[in-house]
Amino acid sequence: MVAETQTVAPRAQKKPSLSDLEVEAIEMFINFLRLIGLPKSVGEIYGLLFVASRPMAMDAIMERLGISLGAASQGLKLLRTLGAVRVVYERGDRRDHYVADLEISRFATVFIKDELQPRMEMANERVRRMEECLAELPAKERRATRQRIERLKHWLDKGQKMLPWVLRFMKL
Amino acid sequence: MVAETQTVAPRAQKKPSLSDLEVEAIEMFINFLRLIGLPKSVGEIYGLLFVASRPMAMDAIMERLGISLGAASQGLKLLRTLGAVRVVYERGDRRDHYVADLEISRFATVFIKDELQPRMEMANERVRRMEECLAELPAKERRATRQRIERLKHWLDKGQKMLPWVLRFMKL
DNA sequence: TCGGTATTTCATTTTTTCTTGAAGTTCATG
DNA sequence: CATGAACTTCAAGAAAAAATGAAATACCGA
Repeated sequence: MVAETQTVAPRAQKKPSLSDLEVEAIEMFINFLRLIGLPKSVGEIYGLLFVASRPMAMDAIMERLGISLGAASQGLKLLRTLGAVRVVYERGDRRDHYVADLEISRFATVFIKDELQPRMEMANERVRRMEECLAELPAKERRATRQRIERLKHWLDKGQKMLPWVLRFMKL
Repeated sequence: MVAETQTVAPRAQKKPSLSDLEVEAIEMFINFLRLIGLPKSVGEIYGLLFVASRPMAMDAIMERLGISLGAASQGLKLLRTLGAVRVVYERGDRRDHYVADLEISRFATVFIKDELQPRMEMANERVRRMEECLAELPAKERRATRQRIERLKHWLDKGQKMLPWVLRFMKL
C-alpha cells in the first residue's frame, strides 16, 4: 500500500487524455447502450464518435479509448449494422473513417425489430402450445390455468400493439 | 464416449420432471426477463409460479427447478420487491407460500421507475455539464458540437415524454 | 502482380455475473 | 425460553460475457 516512488513510470504512458466533454458523452452512452445489452466498449466508441468534430479512423479510436484492435473492429461492425455509425471516405487516406449517425431512433428501431419482435413471435408460439397442454390438465386446474394463459395473451397483444406506436413516435 | 452401461445410475435421481406446460412458461419468462437484465433463475421461478395451480413453498420451488437454496431465496426476494410475486399464508404451514402476481404491468412499472427514469435524470445532468464544456471549445467545433448536444436533449425529452404514456398504456 | 497497410476473425485470457451451500439469523411453537 | 424448521446472507466456485492480440484476410495503390 506504500506509494511506489515513481521511478520513471516505465509504461504508464497510457494516458488516453479524453476531454471532459468526451468523458461525459462516453459515460452517457455506456449507460444507455448497456440498457439494451450492448457491451461497454460499444458504448465507448459511440460516445466518442458522438462528440467528435471530425470523422475518426479505427486506430485513432483504439488509441483514444485504450481498447484493443479486436474490440474496436467488432464494436464498429456492430454499430454499423445498427445503423448507429457510418463510414465516410476521406480523400487521400486508405483507412475507413467513422462518424456517429445522429438519428438515435435507429438504435431503437433495430432493437425493436431484432430483439423485441422475434421474442414476441416466439412467445405467441409458446402460448399456442400452452393452450394445447390445457387439455391434459385435470379439470380442476384447467380453468384457472386457462385464465392465466388468457392474461398472458392479453399482455402479448398489448405489447405488440404498442411497438408500432413507439416506433412511429421515435421517428418524430 | 462409450455409453456407460446403466449400472443403477446412482445419483441420476435428479429428474425435476416438469410438465410441458411448465417448461413452456419457464422458457418464456426466462427470455422476457433476461431482456430486462434478470438472471435465468429468476425467470425460472416466475415461470413456474405463473402456471402453478397452487401457492408454492420455497423448498418445493427449489426441488422442482433444481436450483439452490440461495438462488431460490434471492430470486424470490427480488421478485417480491418487483411486485411480481406475493406471499400467501397457508394455514397450518410455517413456510411462506408464493403466488405469481398476474399484473405483469408491475414488472414494466418497476423497470421504468427503477432503471429508466434514474438514467434519464443522470443523462439530463450530463447534458447540462456537456453544455458547460462547450465554452472551452475552439469556436470552429463549438457550433457543430452544440448541435449534437441539442439533438441529444431532443431525444431525452422525447423519451421522458413517452415514459408516462407507456406507463398509462400498460395499466390498461 | 506485389508490397504492405487496414481490417476481420477467433482462440485465449480477463472480467463480470450468477449460483452454490454452509453458516448465521429469525421466528413460530411447545 | 429453548428448539428446530424456515429463511437470509455471503464467501467461494462456476458459468457466461467481453476484451485481447496474433494470425488470416482483404484491399489499395504502384
